[in-house]
Formats: sequence, C-alpha cells, structure tokens
Amino acid sequence: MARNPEHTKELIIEKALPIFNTKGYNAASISDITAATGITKGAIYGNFKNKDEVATAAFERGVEIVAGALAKRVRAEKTAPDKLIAIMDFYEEYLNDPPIPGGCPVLNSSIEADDNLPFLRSRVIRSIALLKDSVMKIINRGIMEGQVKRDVDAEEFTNFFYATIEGAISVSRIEGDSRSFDFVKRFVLRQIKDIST
Amino acid sequence: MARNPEHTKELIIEKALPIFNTKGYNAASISDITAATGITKGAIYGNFKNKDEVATAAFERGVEIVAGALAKRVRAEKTAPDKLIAIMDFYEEYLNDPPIPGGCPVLNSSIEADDNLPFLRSRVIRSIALLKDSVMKIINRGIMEGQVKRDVDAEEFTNFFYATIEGAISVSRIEGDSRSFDFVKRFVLRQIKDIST
DNA sequence: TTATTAATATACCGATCGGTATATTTGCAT
DNA sequence: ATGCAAATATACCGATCGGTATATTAATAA
Repeated sequence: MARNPEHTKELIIEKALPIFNTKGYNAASISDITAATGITKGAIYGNFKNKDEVATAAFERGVEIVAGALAKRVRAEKTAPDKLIAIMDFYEEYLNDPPIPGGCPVLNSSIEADDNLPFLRSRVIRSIALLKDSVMKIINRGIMEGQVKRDVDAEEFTNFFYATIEGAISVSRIEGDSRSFDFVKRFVLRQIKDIST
Repeated sequence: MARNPEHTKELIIEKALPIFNTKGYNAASISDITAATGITKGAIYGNFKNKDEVATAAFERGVEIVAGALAKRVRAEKTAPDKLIAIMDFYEEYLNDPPIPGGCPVLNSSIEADDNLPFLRSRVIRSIALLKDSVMKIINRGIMEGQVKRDVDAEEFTNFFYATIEGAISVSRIEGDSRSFDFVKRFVLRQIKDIST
C-alpha cells in the first residue's frame, strides 16, 4: 500500500456528498469531484469502480450523518412525545442550518432515483424504512409505557409523520423560507399532543 | 408561415413533458425529444430559444394538466370537506394511474430546481402558491358557510395538507407501492373530519 | 540502497451534450 | 406557375461527459 487509500476514499466521499446532494446524480460530474478534492480521476477510479459507486457511498454517508444526528437528539429525550418533538426540532434546524448542503439526501435521491437510478432506489427505500421504523418503535414503546394513547395506530401515525416532514422540507426549501415548515410543525406538534396521554 | 408551427410547438411540449418529468431536466436531452417527436433539432430550436424554454413550457403544461384535473374534481363537490376529500382521492388515483408519467411535476421540479435551476424555481414557487391558495380558499369558504369549524387556522391546515400530500406521493412512488399513501390518506381524512362541523 | 508494487497522475478515448450555421423544403401570395 | 419567406432538416461545432490505458510517484520490504 502507498499513500493512504483509506484517507483518499474518505476524502472523496466527504467532498462528493455535498456535490451529489446539491446538484443531483446526473448534474454532478467526476470533474466536480476532482475539483473539490484536488485529487485526480486516476485516484477516484482507483478507489471506486464507477460513478454509481461514488454516488452510492456518498448517499450512504449522507444517511449516516442525518440518521446519526437524529438518533442523538432522540436519545436525549425520555418520553415518546418528547422524542417526536425532538425530531421536528431536528428537521427545523436542518432546514435553517443544513449539516449537508442541498437538503435531505433521502428526499432528494428519492425523487431522482425513482424512475432512473435503480442502484440508488433500493438504498433509498431501505433508508426510508429505517427512519420510519425508528419512529414506529418510539410510538409503540410510548404506548407500552403509557405515554401514548392505546388506540393510536402506530403505523398510520408514522407514515403521516414521515411524509409530512419530507413534504414540509421540500416545500420550505423551494420557497427558500421556513415559514411553511413552521406552519406544518405547529400542526404536527398538536397531533403529537393529541396522541399523548 | 409554413407547415403549422403551432402544431409543432404543441407536439414538442406534449412529448417533452413526460420526458422531463421522468428523467429530470439534466438527464433529459434534446435528442430524447427529437426521438420522441420524430422532429429534428432545427424544428425545436426554431420554436424555442433553448432547452430551458422547452423545459419551462413542459413544466407549465404539466401544472396545467394537474391543476386542471384537480379543479374539475374539486368543482364536482359542494362542501369544503368533500372538496378536500376529493383532492386526496385525486392524488391517490394520480399515484396508481398517473396522467403524466414520472409523478407530480411540481414535486419533481421542486427538488431539482431548488439549488440549480433558477429559471424553473420561480415557476415552481408560483405553482405551489397557486395550489395552496386554492386549498385555503376552500377552507375559508367552508368556514364562512359553516361546514368548517370557526377556530380552524386555514393557513396552517393548508400547509399541512399540501406538504403531507407531496410527502406521501414521494414516499409511495419510491416504494413503488401505494400502501404508505393509503395510511397517510386515512390519517388526513380523519383530520378533515376533525375540522368539519 | 534498491527493487517492487500499490496508489495516484496524466493523457487520451468515443459518445453525447446543447447549440448553431446552413441547406432544404413547404405553403402562400402574386 | 413562380418567387419568397417561413419552417424544418442536415451537418457540424466546441465542450464535457464517464471511463481507461499508461506513465509517474511514493511507500515498503529486502
């Protein structure tokens, strides 16, 4: 081994992530990545088979970052309602001060991948399932621990909760204004209160 | 004038719309359009200044189609709650049998345009404002006519309603399954009932 | 110190991109 | 019938794309 390939790979992923997340898979070019990293094509193709694999690695990293930061916030709260509120807070901050430029990688990739990028599509589906599952566990646990009403349909609420957040982010981002998100947040907070005991 | 330019322009828009809506602005090429129309580059650039203008025209047409079909469904109902339910039904059918291949043009363009396509961004913003406004008018009218509770915040509900639908479509489309949308629909229908008198 | 080899850089490939200049065709006015 | 102008077709442009073959560099083992 020569010249630390681990570090190179890391550098590529790290710099490719915001590029893919802002420009999208098609508009992001390998040249963009060489420019951002200061590394040449040879190094990129020495560490990744092709553009798809770079995009895949970048996407997975993006999910890691988002899911990691989210999990940390959720863990900091004790009850199910507080955890759900923390998720809303997290995305509100995400909107105003995004850890990854370009918005939510799951949402972005979801739109671009659904018809055209099968290699990404399956990963997006898995990530959504993961995020939904963690919400559902919060609710189910909340029911068991008596913080959430027993008659709440966890799967239904989870799907509503996730879809609404993604939609609100999308709208607020294109509008370039968190106003819409704030309205939605207020509504969702009331729903959280409604299902709480 | 020779050879009906109106018809040519119409043909280009009509064929370009599903291409842009499925592949996205960047991945869709002028060659895709010549292939789909059977028309040459000369004819395209004789009728449109550049690719941006073709995309713009296609987007506006897409919004026309969606908003038109939606308005028709809404007009068919009399009360505010029934109109809101009709909107949910419309999008559910949209998901299973899309009038425009590739999903909702507003949502798709929203994601792709926010960071990269300023010429589209402003149009997307306007379209969202238009759609939201029509929902808000339904609610406000419903309040005035006594079908909707007086204490309902129309703007808040509208933002929730729109964001949730867009989010649910996005999730269900990537999953390739209307299951998620159906959960969300059930939830939203209950919300509609909740604000009804 | 030197040979080896892995890692990176450089130079190049064919394909395709958006766009344009020019040739050709078509419909219409005369 | 014919000339003219508008509309469309054809041929081409430079730039850039993803990808690769090869040269160069740097770390390690001997």
